[in-house]
Amino acid sequence: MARSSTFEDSLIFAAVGSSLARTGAVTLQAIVADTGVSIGSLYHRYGSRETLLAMTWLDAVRAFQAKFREALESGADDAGERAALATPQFCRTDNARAIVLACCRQAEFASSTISGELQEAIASANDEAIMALRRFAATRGYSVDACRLGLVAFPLAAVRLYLPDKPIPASIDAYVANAFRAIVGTGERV
Amino acid sequence: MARSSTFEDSLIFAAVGSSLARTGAVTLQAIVADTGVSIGSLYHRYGSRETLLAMTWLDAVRAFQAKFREALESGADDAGERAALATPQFCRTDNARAIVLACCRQAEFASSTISGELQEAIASANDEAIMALRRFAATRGYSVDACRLGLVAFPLAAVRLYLPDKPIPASIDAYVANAFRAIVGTGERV
DNA sequence: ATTGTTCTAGAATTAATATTCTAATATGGC
DNA sequence: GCCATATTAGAATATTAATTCTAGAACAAT
Repeated sequence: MARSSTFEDSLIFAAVGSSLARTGAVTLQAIVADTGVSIGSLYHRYGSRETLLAMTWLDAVRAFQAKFREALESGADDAGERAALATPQFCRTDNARAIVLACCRQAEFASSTISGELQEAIASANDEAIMALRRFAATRGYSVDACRLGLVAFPLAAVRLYLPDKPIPASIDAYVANAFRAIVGTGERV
Repeated sequence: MARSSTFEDSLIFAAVGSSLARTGAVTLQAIVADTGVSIGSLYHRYGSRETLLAMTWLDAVRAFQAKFREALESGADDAGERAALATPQFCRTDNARAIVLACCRQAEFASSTISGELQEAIASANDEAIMALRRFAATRGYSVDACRLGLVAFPLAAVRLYLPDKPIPASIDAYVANAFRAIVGTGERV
């Protein structure tokens, strides 16, 4: 029927992360230079820069939250610790996506001019993670705020010391896990 | 001998923070609109946007580090806890400056095109804080990495949940202090 | 009051980047 | 091989924001 496309979304998403890591900002010119995909093709596929960034964000956030929720909802005794460690582990196994999540504000990537559909997809990804967090906190009798800090904010802060260009040292993991335990108040240490 | 100026640096620095809080970016147009100071005056005083941003950063970082080091070097038993709490306290007492420090990457504010003098001032402010941290860690037998996390990264992550627009709840403080204690209690002793 | 100097003002310019547009180009089914 | 259609290409344009420039205004010393 028609010509098939010559590039994958993932190529573009990776270039977004790489541009972000290098310069702290994303320009379409940089993506064109990085990937060899022409500016016309980018607009054909994504319609706007905003949409491209939002899709990149959604892709990254879904990948991360899958891991995060898997740990959180595993039912294991150490589900909390595992969820806290999902962040450094994600950085190690999926660096490009981690850079997108860690090195920019969501607001830059999910502006209000994108399609309602995309806005909803992002909002619902966030909502689902929040709900999972709440359920976890409720089951264990932890404070939701404490869980937000211990499971999300602190692990993210820890990896941000190294991203975008340095590897995340293994030593971080014990710190993150201990901080989580201290915050939710169980007090035990590894 | 000559005309005196009609505005203070602090007015401009505050507008930078406010523009940052509102839109996540700083444009000179926004500062002009916010303050009523003309674009010509801004260039007369600061020479370039980069220099203005770097001066804003330096102003904020000095104000914060004064508090931080005061706590860290107090010699008190709980000097670490107090240094960790310097971050949420600074947000409460000096919100505009806290927003500058918390809501943007240093790289955006201290680019390489600013004057050597300014570059050095920023570098030396950072160095002094790092040195203070190292001294503290060495005296107490804590790991430097653990201190970086517990005294800087985690407190910052905690307040970032609320900045730029929400007040920092008092409950944060206990979390931050506990996380610090948990982290230095587990790190390898130097 | 005059004068030299610094400061203010904002229009004009430049620079950087996003977006649009038209013309090719490739693909797969017929 | 030809056609219909989706895709690519990148030059041209529009947009946004930074920077420069020239004129005028305020101040302080004399």
